[in-house]
Amino acid sequence: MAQIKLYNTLSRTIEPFNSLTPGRVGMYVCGPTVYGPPHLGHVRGPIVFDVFRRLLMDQGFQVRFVRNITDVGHLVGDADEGEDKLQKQARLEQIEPMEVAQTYTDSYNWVMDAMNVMRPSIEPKASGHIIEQIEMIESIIHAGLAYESNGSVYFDVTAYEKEHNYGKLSGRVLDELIAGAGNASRELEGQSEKKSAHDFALWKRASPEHIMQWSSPWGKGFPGWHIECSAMSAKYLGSEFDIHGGGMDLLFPHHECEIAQSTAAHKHEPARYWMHHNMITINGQKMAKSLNNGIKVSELFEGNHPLLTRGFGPNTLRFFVLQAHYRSTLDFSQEALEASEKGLKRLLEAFKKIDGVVPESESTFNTKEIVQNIENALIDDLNTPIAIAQLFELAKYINMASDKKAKLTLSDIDEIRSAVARYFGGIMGLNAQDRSDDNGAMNEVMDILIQLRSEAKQEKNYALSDAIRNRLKDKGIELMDSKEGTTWKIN
RNA sequence: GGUCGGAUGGCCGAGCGGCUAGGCACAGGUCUGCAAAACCUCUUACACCGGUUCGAAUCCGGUUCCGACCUCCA
Repeated sequence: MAQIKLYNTLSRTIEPFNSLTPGRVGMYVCGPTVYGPPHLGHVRGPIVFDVFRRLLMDQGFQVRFVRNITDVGHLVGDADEGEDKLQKQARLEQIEPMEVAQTYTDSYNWVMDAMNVMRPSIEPKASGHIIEQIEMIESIIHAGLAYESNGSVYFDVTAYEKEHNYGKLSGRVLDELIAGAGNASRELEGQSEKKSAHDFALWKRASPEHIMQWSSPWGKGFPGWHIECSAMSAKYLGSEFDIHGGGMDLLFPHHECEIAQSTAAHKHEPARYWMHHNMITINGQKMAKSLNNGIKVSELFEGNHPLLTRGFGPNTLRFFVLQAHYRSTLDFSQEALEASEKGLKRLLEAFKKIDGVVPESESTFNTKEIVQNIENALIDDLNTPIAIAQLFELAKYINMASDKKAKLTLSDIDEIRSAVARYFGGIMGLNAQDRSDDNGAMNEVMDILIQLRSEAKQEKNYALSDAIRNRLKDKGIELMDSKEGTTWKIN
């Protein structure tokens, strides 16, 4: 077992990773708030943490991987006021909030499956852990670090700050938080209930029309956003566990609040390592629902978006994500996706040729060194781009040997074959026999057929044009004419 | 306004004191009936200005841009 190194946001340095219990790792990752279809931004974290999980497993750890589903507590709009996100969506769609949650949990998991992201060991829902959250709030109150106000409960940041450091994860200083706020809106409604503007809600009193509400010692209400992760991680991983992951945008306030809550309730911090991945950007800006620049995953798969002329498959998307280091921003564009797709194809083509390589008595290359480089890169703070570069090196060896321009011994061939299985397929979770990403070729084929048919139509050869349409329809592909041209879909 | 981070060749992206990744694109070549694929070549790009050093894309100081967070976000 090699020594894994990991950047810990808490220390802002790369540290050797050692688990609390030898051979076992507990990992908690913040999952989605299920009030809308998954977009590209939802995709990076799960892939990154999936690869890290697989790395840990590869290194012999037994991993309990918990990723939550937030189906209550996330509010629309500013600060602690506003409508629950799920409730709002339910109102818009005229269905039950839990129906909204179920719909988007399903679509999220469908995307995860498509991208070959392993399902979590446990996938707890916030709404299923109201009791645990209430209990945790009670212990925070008991510790004197939270107070009730008008049926709501708030975390007392000022009191907490006396013995602890609120801001240790995000590097924030409380005084600056108060002074800062270039946004005046946080001084608006609901603030009067709080002792201090930066106190955050643990429990919110529900107004009568609020559908999602539960009984509590403080009356009818619902939990605040941050408390769910603290309560659920403690329940399934213990009050102290190894790794907590999430996006950098959750660093503050979400993760900072988690540390404060857990420390208040358990007298020690929850996680030893905090792992944060960076954002996917588009034209240099974060992709976010609120910025209205998001691309839905389904739009990416289908190519159904103004920025895309065609679709890209899940294996390509996964490869695209892994070609950048997880702590760097990754800029999205069709051009970048195309580059990834072609690179991936090159790798796949080469790997297919392994079995055809005739072994020689000596090798031109130092295969062992390259393979070792892959592992070294992965255990060094999950440097997937370096690992992929080394895979390309291996692909080159295969191609050259296949062309009789270089030699590989039998043991080197075996070495490459097992490296592909272990690193490319196993840890990075990429599909080596990929058939799903043929959309590009399919699109081109369809373009040709559509073109031929349109020529036939212009020559008034309707027998031929109809034959094309009908025979495609028999195969489940439907052509649709409009004045903008002909589009197609697979039924 | 505060805090933190970033600026790398046409594009995407590693590297973070000397050995100058990788992919894609472009161009030339080998191979080939023609293509395609594959292979080879495409011989140093690191925002700007100073400094430290035998040596800096990498360290320090300054400048200019850009971004994230400070409000829900993956």
